Amino acid sequence: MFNLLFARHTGGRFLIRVEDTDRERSTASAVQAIFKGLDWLGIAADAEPVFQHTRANRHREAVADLLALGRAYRDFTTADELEAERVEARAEGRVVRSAWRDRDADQADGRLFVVRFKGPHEGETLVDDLVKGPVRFQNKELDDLVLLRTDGTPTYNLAVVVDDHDMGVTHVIRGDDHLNNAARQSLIYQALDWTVPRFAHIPLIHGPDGAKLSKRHGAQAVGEFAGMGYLPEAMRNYLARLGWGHGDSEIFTDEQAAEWFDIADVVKAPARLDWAKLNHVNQQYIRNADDARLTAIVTEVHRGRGVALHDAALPRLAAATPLVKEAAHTTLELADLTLFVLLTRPLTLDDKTLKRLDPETLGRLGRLAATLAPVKDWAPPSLEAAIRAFAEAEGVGVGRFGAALRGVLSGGTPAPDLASALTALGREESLGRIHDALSPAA
RNA sequence: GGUCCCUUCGUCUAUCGGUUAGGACACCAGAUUUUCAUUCUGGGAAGAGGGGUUCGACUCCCCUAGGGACUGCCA
Repeated sequence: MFNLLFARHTGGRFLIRVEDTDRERSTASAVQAIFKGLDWLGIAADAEPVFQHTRANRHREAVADLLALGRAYRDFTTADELEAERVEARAEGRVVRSAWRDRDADQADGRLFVVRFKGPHEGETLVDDLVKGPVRFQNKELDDLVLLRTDGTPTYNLAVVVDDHDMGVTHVIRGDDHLNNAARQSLIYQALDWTVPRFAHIPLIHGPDGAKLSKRHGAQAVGEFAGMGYLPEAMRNYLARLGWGHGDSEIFTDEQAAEWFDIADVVKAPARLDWAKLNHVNQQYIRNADDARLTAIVTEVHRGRGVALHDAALPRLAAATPLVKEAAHTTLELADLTLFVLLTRPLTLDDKTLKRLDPETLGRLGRLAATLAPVKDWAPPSLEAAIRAFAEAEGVGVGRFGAALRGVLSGGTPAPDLASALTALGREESLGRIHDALSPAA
């Protein structure tokens, strides 16, 4: 239904055009979804959709020209006749031919007709593709495609040619499922004596299993990546590496990609989407992302999940995010890793933690709390040192009470290392949670 | 059936006639470690098959196999 064309302007900018010959307006919402997805990706700033049906008059003008040139003809073939011809053509291993191609159109007598392009039967058509290289088609293998339907509306293959010509499109870059159409479209350009644009047919992206990426629209899927916890810049980087490479470069900026990119370097074979690698790339970007931005994203995720966000907890969220972000592959995971700071006292402890809280450990945690309370600089380095010193003073390893302390602080939800967890929670909340465990409310 | 496209580690890719075929993700092993994760070190892993061309082919040509697209009054 849609075809996204990326055409390079002389100014070096891209014009993104959504084609739609469908007369139903319901498609508008789908177009919206596409642009929303592109906007999220950050690549559709000055794009504008063009609806083909609004240009139907211009398309019909072009057909009138072709008719006058003798490069198109009226075809009165009925549906039954067409079907019979299809069966016969397939059996004979040839292309469908219309009986009206060389007949005099005046025999019309009011019957319905379509207008077909009159393609040459001799010679070959060369599509010098920027990605696939020179591809030759024997003209006799190309059937006469319909230009205008019985109701007078233009078809896709006519509309793209006319619109692209009128808009001065120089490069047509699209999925390689259109490679066959390129030959037919080239013929139309030539018949109208228009300049044929450069074509570049890039391979489609397949799913992890090698099959095509589901029926959903690509852009709609792009929107879903946001909800799955991926950063747009990470998506851009990962997507750029699918079907294209620049030496050993894996992580690079938009500027570098723009500088390095050459359509000639695009790989010919379809690539599969690999979630594991996407996660890795996303992790790298999360790691380097601005903390305030990540905190805002994580806050939204929690809110979306219905997690209670108390005013007192928000600063803790901001403190926790930078401390755990290196371990997160997605912002969803980042939310999981920060959940512990949002829990409200007294925490409901998990069974594992409960089991660890024997009298000995309880006593030790009490002494630890007393040790930590006066720590001056409530930050990872000094807290780390304090915990170590405490373990040494107790004559045991951190392992003897570490797991229990974590459980008491997080209630069993994922939490970072002890010093980071304490830092994120803050002095008051940390000590409070420990004391809650020491003297559980009845 | 016909036309066209594609084929390097499991995956994404580098190589553009001469390399021990490189990197990344994943995987395995080890180290670190208070959980998970992170981090560090090491390891296994590829030119679909067969013919050519050439002093020499992953690179060029042909064939076969496999995968895909098109074959609509869909786009």
